[in-house]
Amino acid sequence: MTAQPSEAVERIRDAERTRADILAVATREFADQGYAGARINLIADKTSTTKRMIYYYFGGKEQLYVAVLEQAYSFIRGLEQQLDVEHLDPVEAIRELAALTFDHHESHPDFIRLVSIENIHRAEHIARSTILSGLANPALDVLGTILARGWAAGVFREDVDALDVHQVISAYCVFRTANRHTFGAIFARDLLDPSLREHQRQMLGDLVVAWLTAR
Amino acid sequence: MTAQPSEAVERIRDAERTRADILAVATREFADQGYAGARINLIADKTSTTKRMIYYYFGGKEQLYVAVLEQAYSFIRGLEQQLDVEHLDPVEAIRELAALTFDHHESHPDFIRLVSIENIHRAEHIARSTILSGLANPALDVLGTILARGWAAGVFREDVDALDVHQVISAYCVFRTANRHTFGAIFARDLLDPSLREHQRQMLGDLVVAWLTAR
DNA sequence: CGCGTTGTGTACCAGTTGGTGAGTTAGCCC
DNA sequence: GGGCTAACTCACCAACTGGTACACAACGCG
Repeated sequence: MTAQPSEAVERIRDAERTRADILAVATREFADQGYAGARINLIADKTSTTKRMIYYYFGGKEQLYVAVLEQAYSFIRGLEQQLDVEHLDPVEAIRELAALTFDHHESHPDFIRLVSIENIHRAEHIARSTILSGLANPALDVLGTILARGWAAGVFREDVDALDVHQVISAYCVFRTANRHTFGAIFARDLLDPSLREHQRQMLGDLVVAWLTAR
Repeated sequence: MTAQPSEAVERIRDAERTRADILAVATREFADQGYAGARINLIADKTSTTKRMIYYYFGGKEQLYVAVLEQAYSFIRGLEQQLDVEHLDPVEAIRELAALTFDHHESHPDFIRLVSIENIHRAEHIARSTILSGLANPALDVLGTILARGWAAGVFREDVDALDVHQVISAYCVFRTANRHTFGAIFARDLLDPSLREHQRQMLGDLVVAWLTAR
């Protein structure tokens, strides 16, 4: 509909697009079926190109999977860099950080699934990826700063470090998504039910703040 | 060496043992490789019997996997029924319950892995199993009793229910095991490192007690 | 316009996968 | 000791799996 020179059968010879297309489809399939469960043939079929191109661009199933992980992690890290809670007082900042983490996990279930899958494989692909291994989390720096301010003000307990706090917040947020199905099947409560959302969000804030400010 | 009638080549014609053998090997393999990643041929090889017997006793890969899940869940539930913390005052009882859950999860990593795997498959096998779906957790009853006593004594917050508390404790305990590998790869801290164990155990108790008794 | 490079499609393959047909033996019952 | 059935063995397979050989077309460049 635009005045572009090509329009109808233009989807030829676009390496960038082909690669991105494969990666998008592969992300969905790996997140859906797991590494072993995902099928190269099926990924190719859902693509607008062919299986040959997967091998041309990525080399093999495992390398494709690693590329998926790398893209997913870098996307998430990009989001985390937008955190801005440093103008708040420590207690409010922690509550806000927890809430942001909460929202964030809820918005990216595919990422959580990929992380679960990667844990089943004992993180062997992440360990082998030069991009991913040892790359720290921007959220952790923010957390460190908030804690330091809280300690200085004497409002936070001092027997935990930033990573401990991150662990608690992550555990809560990851669990809701990652274990949603077995939890739902056994206890008949859908942890992602929208009507429970506010309660769940509030609960995480209460939990972390009560813990850090106790005594 | 005993006076038993058979001794050397006695391992023939024992349906019970064959079934149990298959189930034990299958549990290890499914927990290790996931559902799609596990291979019937390999399970058979690691067994003292043949692949044909797997189909004879279980019918197929999926039914074998469901049998594995059912056995694992019923074993875990058996453990939970031994909980006895009702003689303690509410705060101490909660701390003890959290500690028991902590120990419990740490001792059964294969179970946690099976649960993670089942979540990847959206709990479709549990939902289909008549034994597993909707079967509640003994730990939850104990928790309900403790909370009720705490509310009566006016020491616990009243804006949460037993399932909320169970969720928080489970999230913490499951995360340590289920996400051990990606967490370790990214933050260089092994959540199951024995030297961190006491700190981690204490932290869970502090977290839950501080939260429930806040205000 | 010729030509090497890059991107793409077709056809194909060897190994593996979950699954089975059909026969065989051990052990119990009468 | 004859017969019946549960437990077991062995050989086999169709479908699928990840992966590849190869021809060729589009593009950039001089």
